[in-house]
Amino acid sequence: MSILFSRQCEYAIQGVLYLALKPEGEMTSIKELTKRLDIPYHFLGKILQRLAAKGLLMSLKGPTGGFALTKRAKDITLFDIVEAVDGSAFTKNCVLGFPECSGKNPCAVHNTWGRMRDEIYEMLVSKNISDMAKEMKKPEYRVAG
Amino acid sequence: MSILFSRQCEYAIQGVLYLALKPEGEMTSIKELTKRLDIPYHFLGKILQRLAAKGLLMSLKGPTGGFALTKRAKDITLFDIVEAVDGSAFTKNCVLGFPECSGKNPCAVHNTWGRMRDEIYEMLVSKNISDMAKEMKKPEYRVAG
DNA sequence: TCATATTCAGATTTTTCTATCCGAATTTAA
DNA sequence: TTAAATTCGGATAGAAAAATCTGAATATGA
Ligand code: SF4
Ligand code: SF4
Repeated sequence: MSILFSRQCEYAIQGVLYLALKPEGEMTSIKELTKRLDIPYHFLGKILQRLAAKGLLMSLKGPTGGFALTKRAKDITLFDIVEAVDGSAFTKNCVLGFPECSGKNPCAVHNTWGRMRDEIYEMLVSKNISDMAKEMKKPEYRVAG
Repeated sequence: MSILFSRQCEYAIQGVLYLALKPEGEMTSIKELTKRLDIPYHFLGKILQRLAAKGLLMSLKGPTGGFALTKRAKDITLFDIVEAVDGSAFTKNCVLGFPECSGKNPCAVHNTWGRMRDEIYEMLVSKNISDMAKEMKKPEYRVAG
């Protein structure tokens, strides 16, 4: 069970973080990404294609081709990625899964969870990819070297 | 996409909350539960059976049979249910899905998420089923009357 | 005793998510 | 011009989760 984000979304985050380490404009191939991050090749391909279709990434075919960010890493937040892949339903849905509860007469977890959800959202929009990526240069993140 | 808890776990919570409204020792059938809560009949059956096997519920066959809590609602926390159904992996796994990160050199979200995860855990163990169930008597929770 | 209402156990189906496969289109560089 | 390396698009396969089906076991009460 993956928490908070789908597997696909986790891969997307990991991939974009890796791209953010590259000099602006440089293309990175799926091959390189999957080798470094230990993500299934074709699956990551699909994921990045979708991110490209949504405008978050650009892509180029052919040798020397690959993917790159369309904006500066400073201007991309975690939330941008999460929203593009998993959507933002978590900001609205009841955490207990009740389908028709408005929260007008809030139950015992409503406000508590509401605060946490806001904090999570705040975390996602306040963390930019550039800052996070810098932390990733450490060797322990290089899974499967 | 359900947040935090699997669908099955959400159903379990909803079911147990409903049981907590009943007088101690009274049996409630799957039929009644699913009618009130709008949960698939056979699916909830399976879920409650598993909770019974784990000792959280007791069950009785035959007419007048059904399910009931084994402990007083005051003594059951949300975490008891969540752990029985989804496990407690969320207290340990990396929120970004990195498989081999120890957090020795924490990335930008590690500590922030760590705090939130602790808060979530704290919420789950501090909320008892009795208190929560009282809130559920309100009509808006009665989905599909 | 017998019809009925329930849980129980296991198999099966359906749906959703994850992952793979294949061939076409594009780009590069020799 | 041609071979090679890549992304692209769509189909497909596999795995996991959600939901259903079936028949057996058990308990109730008439
Ligand atoms: S009040 Fe409780 S049940 Fe209703 S939406 Fe909020 S958390 Fe969910
Ligand atoms: S430091 Fe970052 S990548 Fe590592 S476990 Fe913590 S949140 Fe995950």
